[in-house]
Amino acid sequence: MHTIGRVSEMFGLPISTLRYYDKEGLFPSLQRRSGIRQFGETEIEALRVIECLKASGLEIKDIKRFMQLCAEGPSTYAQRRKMFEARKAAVEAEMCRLQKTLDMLSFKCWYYETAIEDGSEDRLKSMIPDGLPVEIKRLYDNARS
Amino acid sequence: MHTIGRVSEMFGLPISTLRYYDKEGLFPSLQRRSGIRQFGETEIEALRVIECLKASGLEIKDIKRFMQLCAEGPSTYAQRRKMFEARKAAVEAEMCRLQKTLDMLSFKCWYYETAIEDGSEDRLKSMIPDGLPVEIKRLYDNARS
DNA sequence: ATAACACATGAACTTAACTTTAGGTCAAGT
DNA sequence: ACTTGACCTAAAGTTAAGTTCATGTGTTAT
Repeated sequence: MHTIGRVSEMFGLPISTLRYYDKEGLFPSLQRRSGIRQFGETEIEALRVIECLKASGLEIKDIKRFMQLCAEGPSTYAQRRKMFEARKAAVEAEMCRLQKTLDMLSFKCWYYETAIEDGSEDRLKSMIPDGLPVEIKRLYDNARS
Repeated sequence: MHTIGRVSEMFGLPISTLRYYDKEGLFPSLQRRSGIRQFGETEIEALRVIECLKASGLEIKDIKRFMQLCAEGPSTYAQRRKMFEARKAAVEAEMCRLQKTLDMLSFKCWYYETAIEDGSEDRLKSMIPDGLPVEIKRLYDNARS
């Protein structure tokens, strides 16, 4: 069993955050001894899942829902699995979005490299047909390949 | 030149958001005619960059800073390039983080698939040495390869 | 003329996820 | 005895990025 201070160090999370999570119902089976929280293996594992679900973009109230499912036992396995499948899909979608963002950022890096070499954006701008960065991006991609 | 309503449709952004962006200084050279905003090609391109920088996780106040650099002319090319390089690095880091999250989510999907097949988590839990999902994840990865 | 519409403003409101503050308990060391 | 340190609570404050509201203006269709 760990105290809140130890758990705080273990996870690099402020104590206030752990108390906040508890208040929000993220540790449904957290025990106390004379008012003091006793973080057991259940809560440690819960925190690992919380970190994962948070990183996946899930809100606290939905993480709470998941923790409740866990507390309800084997009858909720299917629901829990579905939840993870949904999170997986969400993260995959986010990664696609970020890849597109990354492409645009790479293009912009190239754009300013070129502008610095040229000393102006004139040549670059003359390459753009009618304010269509999608098109110039294609030019850029072709130039790279 | 476009009205705020047209731009709203073009980008799928609420009018209130466009006004908010303007108020925050994201269109430093936006013109008006008798009080009404005139969105020109400059602002349209600005919005494309805004969407990109927002997707990269940049805050509005820092996007404003970038737009100000743009309005200052060629002397800020180097700063602008540096900003895009930094954004690129941030997005790459975020994608790494998401990849790790995805790995954990995939593991959890497999975990619950297995738990459903088994009808309980008993076998799975007996595979875990001492509450270390990192270890079981390694077992899982080995099983996959 | 009057109604409808798209535009405008400033100020207040919203939401999520914390953080901070103010005050209190309790055990251990000096 | 007293101070220190780790724990506790409830309530208020914070921040970002908008959204909503109340109110007003100006142009166009009936």
